[in-house]
Amino acid sequence: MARFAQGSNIFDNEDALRDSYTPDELIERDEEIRTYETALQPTVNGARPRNIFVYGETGVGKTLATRFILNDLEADQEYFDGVSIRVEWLNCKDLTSYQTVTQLVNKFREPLNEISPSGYGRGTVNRMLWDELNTIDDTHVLFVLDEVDSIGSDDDLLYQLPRCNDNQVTATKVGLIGISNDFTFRESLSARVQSSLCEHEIHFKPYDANQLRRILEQRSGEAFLGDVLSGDVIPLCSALAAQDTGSARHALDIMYKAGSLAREREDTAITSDHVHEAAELVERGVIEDELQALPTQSHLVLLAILKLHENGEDAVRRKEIYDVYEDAAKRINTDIKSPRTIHNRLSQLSLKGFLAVTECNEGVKGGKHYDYSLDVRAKIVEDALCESQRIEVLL
DNA sequence: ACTCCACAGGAATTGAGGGGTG
DNA sequence: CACCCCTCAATTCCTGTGGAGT
Repeated sequence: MARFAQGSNIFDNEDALRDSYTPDELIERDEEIRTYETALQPTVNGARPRNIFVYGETGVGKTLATRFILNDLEADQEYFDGVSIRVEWLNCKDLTSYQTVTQLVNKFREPLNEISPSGYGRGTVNRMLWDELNTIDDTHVLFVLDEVDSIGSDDDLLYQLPRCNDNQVTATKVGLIGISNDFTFRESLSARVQSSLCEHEIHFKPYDANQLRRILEQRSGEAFLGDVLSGDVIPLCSALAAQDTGSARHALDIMYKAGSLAREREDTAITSDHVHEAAELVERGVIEDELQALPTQSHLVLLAILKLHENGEDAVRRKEIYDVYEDAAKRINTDIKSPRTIHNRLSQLSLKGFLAVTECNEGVKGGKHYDYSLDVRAKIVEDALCESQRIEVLL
Protein backbone atom coordinates (compact mmCIF):
# COMPACT_ATOMS: atom_id res chain seq x y z
CA MET A 1 0.00 0.00 0.00
CA ALA A 2 1.22 3.47 -0.82
CA ARG A 3 2.54 5.63 1.97
CA PHE A 4 0.94 8.76 0.54
CA ALA A 5 -2.42 9.11 -1.10
CA GLN A 6 -4.23 12.16 -2.34
CA GLY A 7 -7.62 13.17 -1.15
CA SER A 8 -9.38 14.01 2.08
CA ASN A 9 -12.76 13.33 3.55
CA ILE A 10 -12.68 16.67 5.38
CA PHE A 11 -10.90 19.42 3.47
CA ASP A 12 -11.73 20.89 0.12
CA ASN A 13 -9.12 23.66 0.11
CA GLU A 14 -7.30 23.81 3.41
CA ASP A 15 -5.21 26.79 2.30
CA ALA A 16 -8.25 28.95 2.96
CA LEU A 17 -7.55 28.51 6.65
CA ARG A 18 -3.97 29.70 6.41
CA ASP A 19 -2.66 33.03 7.52
CA SER A 20 -1.22 33.88 4.13
CA TYR A 21 -4.52 33.30 2.33
CA THR A 22 -6.23 36.39 0.98
CA PRO A 23 -10.01 36.10 0.92
CA ASP A 24 -12.00 37.82 -1.82
CA GLU A 25 -13.65 40.14 0.62
CA LEU A 26 -12.56 41.74 3.84
CA ILE A 27 -15.21 41.55 6.52
CA GLU A 28 -15.73 42.93 10.01
CA ARG A 29 -13.26 45.81 9.67
CA ASP A 30 -15.54 48.48 8.23
CA GLU A 31 -14.75 51.08 10.84
CA GLU A 32 -11.00 50.72 10.44
CA ILE A 33 -11.31 50.86 6.66
CA ARG A 34 -13.26 54.12 6.89
CA THR A 35 -10.54 55.66 9.05
CA TYR A 36 -8.01 54.49 6.51
CA GLU A 37 -9.93 56.14 3.67
CA THR A 38 -9.98 59.45 5.51
CA ALA A 39 -6.27 59.23 6.22
CA LEU A 40 -5.44 58.51 2.58
CA GLN A 41 -7.68 61.20 1.08
CA PRO A 42 -4.94 63.89 0.99
CA THR A 43 -2.83 61.57 -1.15
CA VAL A 44 -5.67 61.11 -3.61
CA ASN A 45 -6.05 64.87 -3.82
CA GLY A 46 -2.38 65.23 -4.69
CA ALA A 47 -1.25 66.64 -1.36
CA ARG A 48 1.58 65.27 0.72
CA PRO A 49 0.43 61.95 2.21
CA ARG A 50 -0.34 61.88 5.89
CA ASN A 51 1.74 59.45 7.87
CA ILE A 52 -0.31 56.65 9.36
CA PHE A 53 0.41 54.46 12.31
CA VAL A 54 -1.56 51.22 12.49
CA TYR A 55 -1.51 49.15 15.60
CA GLY A 56 -3.29 46.18 17.13
CA GLU A 57 -2.56 42.65 18.32
CA THR A 58 -1.49 39.92 15.89
CA GLY A 59 -4.23 38.38 13.80
CA VAL A 60 -6.71 41.25 13.92
CA GLY A 61 -6.52 42.07 10.22
CA LYS A 62 -4.05 44.98 10.14
CA THR A 63 -1.95 43.68 7.30
CA LEU A 64 -4.88 42.31 5.35
CA ALA A 65 -6.88 45.53 5.63
CA THR A 66 -3.85 47.56 4.56
CA ARG A 67 -3.31 45.32 1.57
CA PHE A 68 -6.95 45.65 0.52
CA ILE A 69 -7.11 49.39 0.78
CA LEU A 70 -3.78 50.01 -0.94
CA ASN A 71 -4.72 47.66 -3.76
CA ASP A 72 -7.87 49.68 -4.25
CA LEU A 73 -5.88 52.89 -4.14
CA GLU A 74 -3.48 51.66 -6.79
CA ALA A 75 -6.32 50.39 -8.94
CA ASP A 76 -8.32 53.62 -8.67
CA GLN A 77 -5.50 55.96 -9.52
CA GLU A 78 -6.08 55.71 -13.24
CA TYR A 79 -8.97 58.08 -12.58
CA PHE A 80 -6.81 60.53 -10.67
CA ASP A 81 -5.57 63.62 -12.40
CA GLY A 82 -1.85 64.27 -12.19
CA VAL A 83 -1.33 61.85 -9.35
CA SER A 84 0.56 58.59 -9.66
CA ILE A 85 1.14 56.64 -6.52
CA ARG A 86 3.77 54.03 -5.94
CA VAL A 87 3.42 51.71 -2.97
CA GLU A 88 6.47 50.00 -1.50
CA TRP A 89 5.88 47.33 1.07
CA LEU A 90 8.60 46.15 3.45
CA ASN A 91 8.46 43.77 6.37
CA CYS A 92 10.94 45.02 8.93
CA LYS A 93 11.10 41.83 10.95
CA ASP A 94 14.72 41.14 11.90
CA LEU A 95 15.90 44.36 10.24
CA THR A 96 17.65 47.22 11.97
CA SER A 97 16.94 50.81 11.14
CA TYR A 98 20.02 50.92 8.92
CA GLN A 99 19.18 47.68 7.11
CA THR A 100 15.68 48.97 6.49
CA VAL A 101 17.08 51.99 4.65
CA THR A 102 19.31 49.84 2.45
CA GLN A 103 16.35 47.60 1.59
CA LEU A 104 14.27 50.64 0.71
CA VAL A 105 17.04 51.90 -1.56
CA ASN A 106 17.17 48.50 -3.28
CA LYS A 107 13.42 48.68 -3.96
CA PHE A 108 14.27 51.33 -6.53
CA ARG A 109 17.35 49.65 -8.00
CA GLU A 110 17.97 46.95 -10.56
CA PRO A 111 19.17 43.65 -9.05
CA LEU A 112 22.71 44.21 -10.40
CA ASN A 113 22.83 47.69 -8.96
CA GLU A 114 21.69 46.87 -5.45
CA ILE A 115 23.73 48.05 -2.51
CA SER A 116 25.06 45.73 0.17
CA PRO A 117 23.40 45.70 3.56
CA SER A 118 26.41 47.17 5.34
CA GLY A 119 29.55 49.16 4.80
CA TYR A 120 28.26 52.65 4.16
CA GLY A 121 27.82 55.41 6.61
CA ARG A 122 24.42 56.28 7.89
CA GLY A 123 24.27 59.58 6.06
CA THR A 124 25.38 57.92 2.83
CA VAL A 125 22.52 55.45 2.66
CA ASN A 126 20.02 58.12 3.58
CA ARG A 127 21.32 60.26 0.73
CA MET A 128 21.03 57.30 -1.63
CA LEU A 129 17.39 56.95 -0.66
CA TRP A 130 16.67 60.65 -1.20
CA ASP A 131 18.38 60.44 -4.60
CA GLU A 132 16.22 57.52 -5.65
CA LEU A 133 13.10 59.30 -4.48
CA ASN A 134 14.05 62.42 -6.38
CA THR A 135 14.59 60.60 -9.66
CA ILE A 136 11.52 58.36 -9.93
CA ASP A 137 8.59 59.28 -12.15
CA ASP A 138 5.76 58.84 -9.69
CA THR A 139 4.41 61.85 -7.87
CA HIS A 140 3.77 59.99 -4.61
CA VAL A 141 5.42 57.15 -2.77
CA LEU A 142 3.81 55.33 0.13
CA PHE A 143 6.11 53.21 2.23
CA VAL A 144 4.43 50.49 4.24
CA LEU A 145 6.65 49.27 7.04
CA ASP A 146 5.10 46.13 8.45
CA GLU A 147 6.22 45.00 11.92
CA VAL A 148 7.91 48.36 12.22
CA ASP A 149 8.47 47.83 15.95
CA SER A 150 11.26 45.37 15.24
CA ILE A 151 13.40 48.29 14.05
CA GLY A 152 13.86 48.90 17.75
CA SER A 153 14.96 51.96 19.58
CA ASP A 154 17.08 53.48 16.83
CA ASP A 155 14.56 55.84 15.35
CA ASP A 156 16.77 57.75 12.92
CA LEU A 157 14.87 56.40 9.91
CA LEU A 158 11.49 57.00 11.50
CA TYR A 159 12.58 60.55 12.14
CA GLN A 160 14.07 61.22 8.71
CA LEU A 161 11.58 59.51 6.42
CA PRO A 162 8.40 61.33 7.48
CA ARG A 163 10.10 64.70 7.05
CA CYS A 164 12.30 64.08 4.03
CA ASN A 165 9.94 66.31 2.05
CA ASP A 166 11.01 69.27 4.16
CA ASN A 167 14.34 69.62 2.41
CA GLN A 168 16.00 66.54 0.89
CA VAL A 169 13.22 65.25 -1.35
CA THR A 170 11.37 67.71 -3.52
CA ALA A 171 10.35 65.79 -6.64
CA THR A 172 8.21 63.17 -4.89
CA LYS A 173 5.79 63.34 -2.01
CA VAL A 174 6.50 60.66 0.53
CA GLY A 175 4.19 59.06 3.07
CA LEU A 176 4.80 56.39 5.65
CA ILE A 177 2.46 53.74 6.96
CA GLY A 178 3.81 51.91 10.00
CA ILE A 179 2.18 48.70 11.18
CA SER A 180 2.92 47.37 14.63
CA ASN A 181 1.50 44.88 17.07
CA ASP A 182 3.52 46.17 19.97
CA PHE A 183 1.49 48.70 21.93
CA THR A 184 4.50 49.86 23.87
CA PHE A 185 6.35 50.71 20.66
CA ARG A 186 4.55 53.99 20.09
CA GLU A 187 5.34 55.08 23.62
CA SER A 188 8.97 54.13 23.28
CA LEU A 189 9.43 56.53 20.36
CA SER A 190 10.87 59.92 21.04
CA ALA A 191 8.39 62.78 21.03
CA ARG A 192 9.69 64.22 17.77
CA VAL A 193 9.13 60.90 15.99
CA GLN A 194 5.72 60.34 17.54
CA SER A 195 4.38 63.60 16.29
CA SER A 196 5.43 63.03 12.70
CA LEU A 197 4.87 59.28 12.38
CA CYS A 198 1.49 59.25 14.06
CA GLU A 199 -0.42 61.96 12.20
CA HIS A 200 -3.20 59.43 11.84
CA GLU A 201 -3.57 56.47 14.12
CA ILE A 202 -5.70 53.47 13.38
CA HIS A 203 -6.33 51.03 16.16
CA PHE A 204 -7.43 47.53 15.22
CA LYS A 205 -9.35 46.05 18.11
CA PRO A 206 -9.38 42.33 18.86
CA TYR A 207 -12.29 40.50 17.26
CA ASP A 208 -15.17 39.46 19.48
CA ALA A 209 -16.77 36.03 19.22
CA ASN A 210 -19.46 37.16 16.78
CA GLN A 211 -16.97 38.71 14.41
CA LEU A 212 -14.78 35.63 14.56
CA ARG A 213 -17.81 33.49 13.83
CA ARG A 214 -18.53 35.40 10.63
CA ILE A 215 -14.89 35.20 9.58
CA LEU A 216 -14.81 31.47 10.15
CA GLU A 217 -18.05 31.10 8.21
CA GLN A 218 -16.48 32.99 5.34
CA ARG A 219 -13.38 30.80 5.26
CA SER A 220 -14.92 27.45 6.11
CA GLY A 221 -17.19 27.51 3.07
CA GLU A 222 -14.17 27.16 0.88
CA ALA A 223 -11.97 25.13 3.19
CA PHE A 224 -14.22 22.19 3.99
CA LEU A 225 -16.15 19.67 1.95
CA GLY A 226 -19.93 19.74 2.06
CA ASP A 227 -21.29 19.55 5.58
CA VAL A 228 -18.48 18.01 7.62
CA LEU A 229 -18.81 20.70 10.29
CA SER A 230 -21.11 19.93 13.19
CA GLY A 231 -23.32 22.85 14.09
CA ASP A 232 -21.39 23.92 17.17
CA VAL A 233 -17.87 23.85 15.69
CA ILE A 234 -17.71 27.40 14.38
CA PRO A 235 -19.27 29.03 17.47
CA LEU A 236 -16.94 27.03 19.68
CA CYS A 237 -13.77 27.89 17.76
CA SER A 238 -14.82 31.55 17.80
CA ALA A 239 -15.56 31.54 21.51
CA LEU A 240 -12.28 29.86 22.45
CA ALA A 241 -10.20 32.22 20.34
CA ALA A 242 -12.16 35.28 21.45
CA GLN A 243 -11.62 34.44 25.11
CA ASP A 244 -7.94 33.95 24.66
CA THR A 245 -6.64 36.37 22.03
CA GLY A 246 -9.37 37.80 19.81
CA SER A 247 -7.17 36.83 16.91
CA ALA A 248 -8.54 35.50 13.65
CA ARG A 249 -5.32 33.62 13.09
CA HIS A 250 -5.81 31.84 16.38
CA ALA A 251 -9.41 30.90 15.53
CA LEU A 252 -8.36 29.63 12.09
CA ASP A 253 -5.52 27.62 13.62
CA ILE A 254 -7.91 25.88 15.98
CA MET A 255 -10.32 25.11 13.19
CA TYR A 256 -7.58 23.82 10.93
CA LYS A 257 -6.14 21.64 13.66
CA ALA A 258 -9.59 20.25 14.48
CA GLY A 259 -9.97 19.41 10.81
CA SER A 260 -6.66 17.59 10.62
CA LEU A 261 -7.45 15.62 13.75
CA ALA A 262 -10.68 14.47 12.14
CA ARG A 263 -8.85 13.64 8.93
CA GLU A 264 -6.14 11.66 10.71
CA ARG A 265 -8.75 9.59 12.48
CA GLU A 266 -10.80 9.20 9.33
CA ASP A 267 -13.84 10.62 11.06
CA THR A 268 -16.59 11.82 8.77
CA ALA A 269 -17.34 15.02 10.63
CA ILE A 270 -15.63 17.57 12.89
CA THR A 271 -17.11 17.67 16.37
CA SER A 272 -16.71 19.86 19.43
CA ASP A 273 -14.40 17.19 20.89
CA HIS A 274 -12.00 17.71 18.01
CA VAL A 275 -12.15 21.44 18.64
CA HIS A 276 -11.38 21.22 22.35
CA GLU A 277 -8.45 18.94 21.68
CA ALA A 278 -7.25 21.19 18.87
CA ALA A 279 -7.38 24.31 21.05
CA GLU A 280 -5.14 22.62 23.59
CA LEU A 281 -2.69 21.46 20.94
CA VAL A 282 -2.52 24.93 19.41
CA GLU A 283 -1.75 26.55 22.73
CA ARG A 284 0.87 23.99 23.59
CA GLY A 285 2.40 24.14 20.14
CA VAL A 286 2.89 27.87 20.30
CA ILE A 287 4.71 27.68 23.61
CA GLU A 288 6.88 24.75 22.53
CA ASP A 289 7.89 26.44 19.30
CA GLU A 290 8.93 29.56 21.11
CA LEU A 291 10.85 27.60 23.72
CA GLN A 292 12.71 25.61 21.10
CA ALA A 293 13.66 28.72 19.19
CA LEU A 294 15.63 30.09 22.14
CA PRO A 295 19.44 30.01 22.08
CA THR A 296 21.45 27.44 24.02
CA GLN A 297 22.29 29.82 26.84
CA SER A 298 18.62 30.47 27.49
CA HIS A 299 17.96 26.75 27.38
CA LEU A 300 20.61 26.25 30.05
CA VAL A 301 18.96 28.86 32.22
CA LEU A 302 15.60 27.16 31.83
CA LEU A 303 17.24 23.84 32.59
CA ALA A 304 18.65 25.24 35.81
CA ILE A 305 15.25 26.47 36.91
CA LEU A 306 13.68 23.16 35.91
CA LYS A 307 16.21 21.23 38.02
CA LEU A 308 15.58 23.43 41.01
CA HIS A 309 11.85 23.04 40.46
CA GLU A 310 12.25 19.25 40.51
CA ASN A 311 14.01 19.57 43.86
CA GLY A 312 10.95 21.30 45.19
CA GLU A 313 12.40 24.79 45.02
CA ASP A 314 9.82 26.81 43.16
CA ALA A 315 10.82 30.41 43.70
CA VAL A 316 14.53 30.81 43.17
CA ARG A 317 16.78 33.82 43.07
CA ARG A 318 19.43 34.67 40.54
CA LYS A 319 22.39 33.33 42.48
CA GLU A 320 20.90 29.87 42.95
CA ILE A 321 20.00 29.71 39.28
CA TYR A 322 23.48 30.83 38.33
CA ASP A 323 25.20 28.10 40.37
CA VAL A 324 23.15 25.36 38.72
CA TYR A 325 23.57 26.99 35.33
CA GLU A 326 27.33 27.15 35.72
CA ASP A 327 27.51 23.47 36.52
CA ALA A 328 25.33 22.53 33.55
CA ALA A 329 27.31 24.71 31.16
CA LYS A 330 30.55 23.08 32.30
CA ARG A 331 29.18 19.62 31.68
CA ILE A 332 28.28 20.28 28.06
CA ASN A 333 31.46 22.26 27.48
CA THR A 334 29.90 25.49 26.45
CA ASP A 335 30.88 29.04 27.35
CA ILE A 336 30.04 30.14 30.85
CA LYS A 337 28.56 33.60 30.73
CA SER A 338 28.77 36.22 33.41
CA PRO A 339 26.02 36.71 36.01
CA ARG A 340 25.03 39.96 34.29
CA THR A 341 24.39 38.12 31.02
CA ILE A 342 22.35 35.45 32.78
CA HIS A 343 20.45 38.23 34.42
CA ASN A 344 19.58 39.57 30.95
CA ARG A 345 18.46 36.11 29.87
CA LEU A 346 16.21 35.87 32.89
CA SER A 347 14.49 39.15 32.19
CA GLN A 348 14.09 38.14 28.56
CA LEU A 349 12.48 34.86 29.57
CA SER A 350 10.09 36.57 31.93
CA LEU A 351 9.23 39.15 29.30
CA LYS A 352 8.23 36.33 26.97
CA GLY A 353 6.04 34.89 29.69
CA PHE A 354 7.99 31.72 30.44
CA LEU A 355 8.97 32.83 33.92
CA ALA A 356 7.01 34.47 36.68
CA VAL A 357 8.88 37.06 38.70
CA THR A 358 8.16 38.22 42.22
CA GLU A 359 9.99 41.11 43.78
CA CYS A 360 11.21 40.41 47.29
CA ASN A 361 12.79 42.63 49.85
CA GLU A 362 14.21 41.18 53.02
CA GLY A 363 15.88 44.33 54.21
CA VAL A 364 19.16 43.93 55.99
CA LYS A 365 18.97 40.14 55.82
CA GLY A 366 18.62 39.80 52.11
CA GLY A 367 18.18 43.11 50.43
CA LYS A 368 16.08 43.42 47.31
CA HIS A 369 15.95 40.64 44.76
CA TYR A 370 13.65 38.80 42.34
CA ASP A 371 12.29 35.30 42.80
CA TYR A 372 11.88 33.42 39.53
CA SER A 373 9.60 30.46 38.90
CA LEU A 374 8.29 28.64 35.83
CA ASP A 375 5.17 30.16 34.37
CA VAL A 376 4.48 27.30 31.97
CA ARG A 377 4.03 23.67 32.89
CA ALA A 378 7.33 21.96 33.70
CA LYS A 379 6.48 19.11 31.35
CA ILE A 380 6.30 21.46 28.37
CA VAL A 381 9.68 22.96 29.19
CA GLU A 382 11.15 19.51 29.59
CA ASP A 383 9.75 18.37 26.23
CA ALA A 384 11.09 21.46 24.51
CA LEU A 385 14.56 21.00 26.03
CA CYS A 386 14.59 17.35 24.95
CA GLU A 387 14.49 18.54 21.35
CA SER A 388 17.88 20.15 21.73
CA GLN A 389 20.60 17.52 21.46
CA ARG A 390 23.12 19.45 23.50
CA ILE A 391 20.77 19.89 26.43
CA GLU A 392 19.06 16.52 26.28
CA VAL A 393 21.98 14.68 27.94
CA LEU A 394 21.60 16.80 31.05
CA LEU A 395 17.99 15.90 31.70
C1' DA B 1 15.23 58.48 60.55
C1' DC B 2 18.74 56.08 58.93
C1' DT B 3 21.41 52.16 57.43
C1' DC B 4 22.42 48.44 54.56
C1' DC B 5 21.86 44.32 51.94
C1' DA B 6 21.86 42.17 47.45
C1' DC B 7 20.59 42.67 43.87
C1' DA B 8 18.26 45.41 39.35
C1' DG B 9 19.11 47.47 35.35
C1' DG B 10 21.22 51.55 32.60
C1' DA B 11 25.47 53.13 30.16
C1' DA B 12 29.62 52.60 28.06
C1' DT B 13 33.01 49.64 26.11
C1' DT B 14 35.00 45.83 23.69
C1' DG B 15 35.82 42.55 20.14
C1' DA B 16 34.69 39.71 16.34
C1' DG B 17 32.32 39.52 12.01
C1' DG B 18 29.61 41.40 8.30
C1' DG B 19 31.01 44.84 4.69
C1' DG B 20 32.50 49.41 2.13
C1' DT B 21 36.01 53.14 -0.55
C1' DG B 22 40.08 54.97 -2.85
C1' DC C 1 46.43 48.04 1.43
C1' DA C 2 44.79 51.37 5.11
C1' DC C 3 41.01 53.12 6.98
C1' DC C 4 36.12 53.41 7.59
C1' DC C 5 31.06 51.84 8.76
C1' DC C 6 27.29 48.82 10.97
C1' DT C 7 25.81 45.01 14.32
C1' DC C 8 25.43 42.26 18.08
C1' DA C 9 26.51 39.78 22.25
C1' DA C 10 29.01 40.04 26.21
C1' DT C 11 31.30 42.42 29.73
C1' DT C 12 32.56 45.91 33.12
C1' DC C 13 31.24 49.66 35.81
C1' DC C 14 28.14 52.08 38.24
C1' DT C 15 23.98 54.12 40.28
C1' DG C 16 19.24 53.09 42.02
C1' DT C 17 16.03 50.69 45.01
C1' DG C 18 13.07 49.87 49.26
C1' DG C 19 11.82 47.71 53.45
C1' DA C 20 13.57 45.06 57.71
C1' DG C 21 16.41 46.08 61.23
C1' DT C 22 18.54 49.36 64.29
